[in-house]
Amino acid sequence: MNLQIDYLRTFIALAEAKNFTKTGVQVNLSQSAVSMQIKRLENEVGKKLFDRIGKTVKLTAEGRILINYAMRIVREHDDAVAALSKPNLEGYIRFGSPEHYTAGVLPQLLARFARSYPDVTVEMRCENSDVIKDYVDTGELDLGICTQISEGGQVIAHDPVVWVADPKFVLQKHKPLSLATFEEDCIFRTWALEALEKARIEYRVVYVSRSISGLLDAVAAGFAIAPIVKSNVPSNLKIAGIEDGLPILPVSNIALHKTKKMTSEIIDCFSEHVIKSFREKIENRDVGRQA
Amino acid sequence: MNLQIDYLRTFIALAEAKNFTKTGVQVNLSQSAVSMQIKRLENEVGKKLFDRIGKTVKLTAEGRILINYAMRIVREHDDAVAALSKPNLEGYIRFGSPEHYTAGVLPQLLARFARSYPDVTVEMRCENSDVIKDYVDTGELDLGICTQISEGGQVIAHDPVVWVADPKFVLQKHKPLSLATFEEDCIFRTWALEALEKARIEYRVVYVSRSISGLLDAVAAGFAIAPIVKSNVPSNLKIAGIEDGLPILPVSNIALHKTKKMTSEIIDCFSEHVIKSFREKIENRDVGRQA
DNA sequence: TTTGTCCAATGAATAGTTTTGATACTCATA
DNA sequence: TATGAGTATCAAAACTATTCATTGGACAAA
Repeated sequence: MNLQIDYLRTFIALAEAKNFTKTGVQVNLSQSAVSMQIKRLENEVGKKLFDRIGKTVKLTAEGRILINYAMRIVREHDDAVAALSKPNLEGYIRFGSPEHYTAGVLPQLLARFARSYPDVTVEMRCENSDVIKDYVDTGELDLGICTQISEGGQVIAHDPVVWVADPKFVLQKHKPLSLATFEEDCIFRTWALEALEKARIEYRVVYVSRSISGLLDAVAAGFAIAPIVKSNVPSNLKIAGIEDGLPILPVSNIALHKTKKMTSEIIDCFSEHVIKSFREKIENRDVGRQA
Repeated sequence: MNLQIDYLRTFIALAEAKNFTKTGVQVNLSQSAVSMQIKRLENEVGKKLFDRIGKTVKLTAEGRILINYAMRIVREHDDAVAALSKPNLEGYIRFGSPEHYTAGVLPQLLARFARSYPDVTVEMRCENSDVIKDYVDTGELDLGICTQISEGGQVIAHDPVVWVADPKFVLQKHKPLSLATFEEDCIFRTWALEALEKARIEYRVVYVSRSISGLLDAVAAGFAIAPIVKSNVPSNLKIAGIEDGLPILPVSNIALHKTKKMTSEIIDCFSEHVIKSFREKIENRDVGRQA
């Protein structure tokens, strides 16, 4: 059994358009060619991929299986083509980011970059925003992500800081709020404590962690709430807000800083890649979350 | 630019064999067909993929970019074919596992299963081994993973429990060893404490977490060591052993329990899938780790 | 330097595949 | 039941891929 990528593309287009003629226009084929390609795919697979019900068309169970794979295959193919049409670079880049911005995307981000640029070595450091900024300024890092506090750097995303809590969380008026936070030099912690003080909510920091997973762990265990960036809230925890009696926290502007000590195409490429990954991360932020 | 999967397959084969004639035998084509396919690929890409040096052949920089994508595309293709040749199932399965066995593989495991069986809904619970076993026995779960203590269940993997520590860890003779462990009902904790008592090493449990990420967090912060399964040791932490003055811990036999309340093809399929994923996890255990 | 061996590239013929435009058919609706 | 909007099917034409036989280049041994 041997499937062809261009047939899979037609297949995907048809599954979306649900109409052979329109699909033909979209993929630059005649209606009959679309019909033929789908027929050949179905022959190859040995199963119907679409139910033709009247004027419209609907994926069969097998069709639904195939389409997931088809979309991945086409995406990989297009990534490959994109990578091949870029010039090949080789070298070295030193990148840094606070862990709470890259959590959950870093492995994929690095793996995907490595596939496009197999001859570029990426060295990665996780540090707090201010440490990252210093390193970039002194040239110890080529590229760094940090929360934008002062001027400088390119803002690549806005991500609100929110209170993450156990779904059953209720603010208790009579006893201090239990907090889980990052370490003292983290700006989120400062923001959170200031907001609570301004709102005259008593609190106690009961858990300090250097990593997002540690905080989420504490929150999931139900013994604290934590201030984290919205895109890091997992779907099993809730975002607590004014309706729960908690103050609003600032939006963090995520900025990308490039070293001024040198310029290189590698640095530019990698920053493009980071920006793209961030956009995707933020786009997916609300997927799978209750309304 | 449009690449064909069968050409990519030839391309991969040639990159391995480094010889057109042998590649032809392997992929069931004549030598000239191989030559042609590679030529067509190179035309499509617009770049040489191989350097022909004397009798042998070597990937160019572009070739090295393409091969990563090619292997992924071919793998996806073959997965698709495999999925399509299985019967489509629909239904529901309730699966459980202690978090420390599925850590790091669960999202991929579930995503991959969902691609093959989009009409099966998987419900997942993370609990301790003994809770899982109870649930499977009472029929509250269809399938569960647990540490094998007593009889029953199919052993699907062996994974040694080890001490994970900060790379700079040194056992201090004069003060008690700081431990991070799972909660009290976890067998790993019991094993660890017993081993330490037997070795007459004083200890204090300074950190208790329900999740692996919490433990690793504490270990990475340098304030404790933890007993976890070897496949969960990240490459930035070290495994501490006898050479560090610590007792050896038992090997955990990871067993899969199927409910006896009912049988279903879905349960069998899902267990196959779990077994496959586990095998891969254990195989990759030592990749990227210092010798 | 010559010769033989091994291998890849090339060319022409052939076989096979894909697309097309025309046409027949199907279904839903007025 | 007539109509329109759509899909399937057909034969012919255009294109693509494979093969076998052959050429040509690189290397090693004489």
